[in-house]
Amino acid sequence: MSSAPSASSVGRPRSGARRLPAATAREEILDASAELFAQRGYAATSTRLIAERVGIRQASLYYHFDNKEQILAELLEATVRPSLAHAESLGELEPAQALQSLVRFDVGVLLSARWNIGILYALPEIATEPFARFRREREELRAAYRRLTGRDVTGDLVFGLVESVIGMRRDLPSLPPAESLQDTVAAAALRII
Amino acid sequence: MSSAPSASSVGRPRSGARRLPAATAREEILDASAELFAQRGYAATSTRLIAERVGIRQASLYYHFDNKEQILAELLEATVRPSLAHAESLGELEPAQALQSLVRFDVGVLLSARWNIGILYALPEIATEPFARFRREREELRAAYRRLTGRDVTGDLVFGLVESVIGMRRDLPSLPPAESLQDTVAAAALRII
DNA sequence: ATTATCTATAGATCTATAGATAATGC
DNA sequence: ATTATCTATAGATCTATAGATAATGC
Repeated sequence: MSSAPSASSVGRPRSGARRLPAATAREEILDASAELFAQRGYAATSTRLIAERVGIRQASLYYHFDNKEQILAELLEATVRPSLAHAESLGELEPAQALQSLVRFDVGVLLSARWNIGILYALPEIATEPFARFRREREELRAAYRRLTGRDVTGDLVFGLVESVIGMRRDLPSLPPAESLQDTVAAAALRII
Repeated sequence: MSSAPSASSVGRPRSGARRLPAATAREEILDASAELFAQRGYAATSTRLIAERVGIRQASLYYHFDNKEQILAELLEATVRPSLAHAESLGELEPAQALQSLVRFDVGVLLSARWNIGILYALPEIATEPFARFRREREELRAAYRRLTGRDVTGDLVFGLVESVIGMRRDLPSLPPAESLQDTVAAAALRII
């Protein structure tokens, strides 16, 4: 039996308290980075600030990640992959059913993340090389929307409609319950096609 | 008669060539900044790089702007204002007509800008104080969409649908002609409501 | 012995200010 | 005299590396 990841007890003790006592150091770093990158942007978030939130020294980050870009790349890929996997599991259903399922799933992912991580998709830094794999995976997800809607532009509009919940989560003081918003966006998507 | 702004001939000559020979230095700085902020992000764009693109020295930027934030604030406000003004001119029309007009106008603004300046709307840096006025104006535009669609969430979805052309312009190798995309998005908006 | 931290720091930035200078305009 | 640039630089970062150290595990 593999046990759940948890705080290591080996190694020199930290200067500060743990951020997520149940998690590994790596997970704590990803969590703090997600919060900060989404709030202030990638370039505007220093490795020193990430470390401070985790409760370790800045240099200690580099025991877990090769560089700052690797942290963002891991966050991005972990966020797009569940929706992509869901899209690839939809072969059996008829298009309208499949589209409804994908929209509901994707909106659910974007709304339920601990931080509004979808904001990272729009960070301009993502155009650079270290994020090429994420970009490819995200384009695969877009391609799934296109297949399910028939026409390319319609697929792109539905893709945009789904991702509009990222902006709503960022800008609105309160949102409807996730279930309700999943239904509303799926219904709107079906009307567009 | 006030003449069009143009390159001043007073003052010490520049080290480099002009970026936009017909424009004022201020406009050249805004143009270069728009391109760079949209491509690489705000924090990741140094004042040195902006100046290099304009053909002046880094310190010379500060003759025209108090600081880097002011450059971004001016770009943001200049972009949202035309759509906001258009929204406020729609009082006479019935809602469906007005919504169609606003969507077409807004999509037109986003597509016709020399740089894909709508990307700036999603920069996380915008959450800070120097951009409060822009945020207020953008929320007024959102409020117009809400009025024209009746239900708040529907307004937010149409708002998101319109802004999805920003992502399309960024991520797709080619887009339909602006006229066609304006029609498509307006039609999709009318279907959603 | 291995692990996960720590301290210290090199070297490369970055923004903004001070003050000099090279034009034009009066 | 005014304008719009220039050079030089202060002071504050920032990322990543080197090497020491304080735990646990064997």
